[in-house]
Amino acid sequence: MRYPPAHKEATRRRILDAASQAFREQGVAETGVDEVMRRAGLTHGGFYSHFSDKSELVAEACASAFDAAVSNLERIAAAPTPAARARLLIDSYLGTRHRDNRGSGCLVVAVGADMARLRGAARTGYARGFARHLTRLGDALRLDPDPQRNRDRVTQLMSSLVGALLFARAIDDPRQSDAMLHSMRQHLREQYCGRAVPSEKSVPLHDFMRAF
Amino acid sequence: MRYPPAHKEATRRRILDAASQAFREQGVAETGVDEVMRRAGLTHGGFYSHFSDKSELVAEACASAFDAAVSNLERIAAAPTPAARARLLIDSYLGTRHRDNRGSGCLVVAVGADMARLRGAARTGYARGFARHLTRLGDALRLDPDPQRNRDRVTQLMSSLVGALLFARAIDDPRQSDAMLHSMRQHLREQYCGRAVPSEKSVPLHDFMRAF
DNA sequence: GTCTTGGTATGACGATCGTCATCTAAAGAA
DNA sequence: TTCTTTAGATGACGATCGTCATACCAAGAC
Repeated sequence: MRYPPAHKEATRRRILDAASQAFREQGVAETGVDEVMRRAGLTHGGFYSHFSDKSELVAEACASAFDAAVSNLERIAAAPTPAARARLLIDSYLGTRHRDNRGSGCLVVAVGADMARLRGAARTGYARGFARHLTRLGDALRLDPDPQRNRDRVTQLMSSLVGALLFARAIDDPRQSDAMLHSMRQHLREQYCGRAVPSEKSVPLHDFMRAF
Repeated sequence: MRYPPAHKEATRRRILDAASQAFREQGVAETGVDEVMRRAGLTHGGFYSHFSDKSELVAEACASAFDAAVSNLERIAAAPTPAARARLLIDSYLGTRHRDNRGSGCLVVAVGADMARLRGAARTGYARGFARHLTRLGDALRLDPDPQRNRDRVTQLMSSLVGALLFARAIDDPRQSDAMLHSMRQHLREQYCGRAVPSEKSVPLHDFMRAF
């Protein structure tokens, strides 16, 4: 059946979105092609008219997930001061909602270790997407006027955020995990938002969970 | 053939060591039971006389990997000052050797995301091992006399270390990855070892890579 | 020397994986 | 209307997975 010209592209996007979500929820190796297609409302046979390979799907799904986070970066970039921008990122990234929603959350935490194990085009694609996103994040946060210092500070902040989220997801007991997130938010606010930090509740939570 | 009484226990340990290394190198889902047994010098059939299940192997291999890191903690604990202990940890954890040897490196970075996805006994076992190891790490580092503050500071430091190592492994280009590790080492030394930090080369590298 | 025992090897099972050849069916061109 | 085209469905393939029943075989008990 000949569909409207944009139909195939839209279906391809549905497959990519389903894949990037499934990969983050269940892992790359744990997610079969047939489940990705089922999530996209299709059957597994049609997959190979969109992608030549599962590894091609992995590579493109990662790029797609990084791109999907750009809209959140723009909301962060809109804040007036470096402290405010850092705070928006910290509070949303280390929120319980981000911790509990792996499927729509940070790609690096969810599949970073899987990606580092890959070789070939998929590995290169992920590395490139990662580096590019770090640059975009630096442009959004603007923590330091000097470009190199800005990139270093963003790398430092993101390292803490990524590690802390990995920890929070490792801890079984929800109360302990909450307490850990709270403590890390406070510590990073002191480091990146200056000394005079208003109380936690005064900041509204936005959907910045996919900021990275 | 009736073996000496300790034989089965020794074989079981060989299997666990092979598994914890293979899991970190290739991922949990990517590693089959037969490959674990092959690494241990056995064939796959005998596996089920040692473990009832693959998930049991996963749980015990994680506990085993955490325990194997304790000897490194003792070497860190032997350093005289909090600054020296933190420095030993930072320099070894963020060294290129740790980055390039996933199989004998940090469990949290290698399979943390996989573990967070598990349910049941394996998940609980990992969470317990993780929490216990954080405590042991705090006892070894002794960054602050106050127990709660000490634990917070150790959590903060480890978050940065884990995130940075994940980043370093994500970056494809070795030179960029090296530069990132160098920058992160310097930053964390400033934060946890006081201002007067001697030059990088003066510190001998030890095998603390499995410190976590 | 024979018997018993238990750790390991052999080989096979059903399920699921990635992949692909083939068919179906409907939208657009004639 | 009829023909052409092509996104997607169907079903099957070999490989690999976790699992298990069974066979083997030498060290210790007698």
